[in-house]
Amino acid sequence: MSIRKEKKALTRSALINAALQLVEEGGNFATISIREIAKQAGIVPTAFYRHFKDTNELGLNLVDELSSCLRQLIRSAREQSENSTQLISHSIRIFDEHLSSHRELLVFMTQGRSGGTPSIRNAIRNELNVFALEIVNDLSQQQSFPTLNSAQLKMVADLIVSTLAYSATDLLDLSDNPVLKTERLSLLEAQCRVIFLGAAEWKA
Amino acid sequence: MSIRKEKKALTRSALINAALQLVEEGGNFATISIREIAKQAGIVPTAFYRHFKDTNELGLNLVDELSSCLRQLIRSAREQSENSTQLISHSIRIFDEHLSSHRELLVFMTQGRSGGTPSIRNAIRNELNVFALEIVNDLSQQQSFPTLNSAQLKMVADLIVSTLAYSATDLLDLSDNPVLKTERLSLLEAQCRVIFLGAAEWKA
DNA sequence: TGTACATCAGTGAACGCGCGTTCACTGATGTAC
DNA sequence: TGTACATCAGTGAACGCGCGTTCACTGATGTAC
Repeated sequence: MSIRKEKKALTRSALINAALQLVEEGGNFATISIREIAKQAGIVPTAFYRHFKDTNELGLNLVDELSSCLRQLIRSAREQSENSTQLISHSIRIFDEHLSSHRELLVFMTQGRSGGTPSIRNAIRNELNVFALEIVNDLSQQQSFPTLNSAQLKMVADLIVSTLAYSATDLLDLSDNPVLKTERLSLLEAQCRVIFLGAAEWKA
Repeated sequence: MSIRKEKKALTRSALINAALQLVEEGGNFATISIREIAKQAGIVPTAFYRHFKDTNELGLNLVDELSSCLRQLIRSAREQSENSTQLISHSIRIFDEHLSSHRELLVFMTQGRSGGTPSIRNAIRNELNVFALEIVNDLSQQQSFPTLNSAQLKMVADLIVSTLAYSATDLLDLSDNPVLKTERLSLLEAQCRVIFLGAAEWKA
C-alpha cells in the first residue's frame, strides 16, 4: 500500500477508535458529535469528511468491527468447548472475556440495537442473526438436540442470542462490581441451562 | 385541587406527553432537547424549569409512567389467563396489545435500558425487576413449577422478562409490517414454551 | 535518476443555528383581613 | 363580600457555546516523462 493510503487508513481507524472510546467513557453513540470524535482522534473536525459522510456512516463501520468481534467470539468458544462436557459454562466464560476485552464494541451494540438510527439497528440485528446461525451450525454439528429440525434449532439459537445480548447490558454495567457481576454470570448460566433443558424436551 | 395546581399539573403532563411523542416519532430520548420538548408541549422553553431540573429528571418521571404501564400489563394478563390453559399465548397477545397501545413508553424503555443515563438505566432495571417479581408471584400461585424454590422461580421469571424485553425492540420496529410481526410473535411464543419446558425439567 | 505537474488528506477561518440557562417581567390565582 | 398584597406558572430577551458544514488553502505524496 502506498504511504498516502497507509496514512489515510491510520487516520480512519483513529476516528473509529475515537468514537469507540467516547462510547466506552459513558457517552451514548447517538449523542456524540463529529467535532468530539475528530478532537479525540487528534485531527481537525473538517478532516472527518475525508473518511465518513456523517456519524451514521461511521456507526455502520463500527457494526463491521462488531461483526468480526462476534466471529472471533464464536471461534474462541468453539476451540474451548470442542471436547468439553461443560459447553455452557465454558462458552459463558469466553463471552465474559469478550465483554471485557471488547467492552466498547459491545456497549455500542447494546445501545445501537434499540437506540441507533434505523440503518444501524438493522445492521446490528443482522449481525446478531448471523451469530445465531453460527450457533445453529454448532448445535447441529454437535447433535445437541437430535429431535429438532433446523428451523427449531434457529428458534433456540435466537433465544440464546437474546439471552446473551440482554445480559450484556447488565454485565457491562457491573464491570466494576465483581461480586454482582459473578452473580449475574451465574444467573445467565442457569438461564442457558433452562433453555437447553427446554430445547431437549421440545416436540413440534 | 386549586386552579393553579390543576393548571400546573396539566402543563407537566403536556411536557411528559411531548417527550413521549418525540420518542415515538423516531427520536432517541438521549438526543431530545428541552427546547424541542417545550415546543411540542406548547410552552416557552424556560417554563420547562418550573417542572423539571433537566431532561434526565423528566426521564425518571417517564420511568414512573412505565411502572404503571407494566403493572397494568400484569393485571390484564392475570385476568385473561386466570382460568385458561393457554397461559402463554394469551399473555403474549396481551403483551402485543400493550406494545401498540403504549408504544412510546416501551420504545423509551428499550432505548433507556441500554442507552439512558446511569440513573435512568437503574430505574428501568428496577422496574423490570419488579415485573419479574410479579411473575414469580403468579408462577408460584399457579403452582406452575412445584419443584422450583422461589430463587429458581426468580431465575426463570428473569429469563421470561429478558425474552420479552428483547423481543419488544424487534416488535416495535415491525409494527408497520403485520406479516413479519406475526412471525416474530410466533418465535416469541415458541421461545417462551422452551423456557417453560426447561423450567419444568430443572433440578438443583 | 531528476524534474514538473497532479492528487488529495489534513488545515483553519468562517457561517448560521439550536442549544441550555439566566433574568427581570407579567398577570392570573391565592390569601388575609 | 371586597380589597390589598403575595405567590408563582409562564413569558421573552439575552448570553455564550458547540454544533455541522462550506470553502479556499497547504504541503506531502504520487505519477509521467
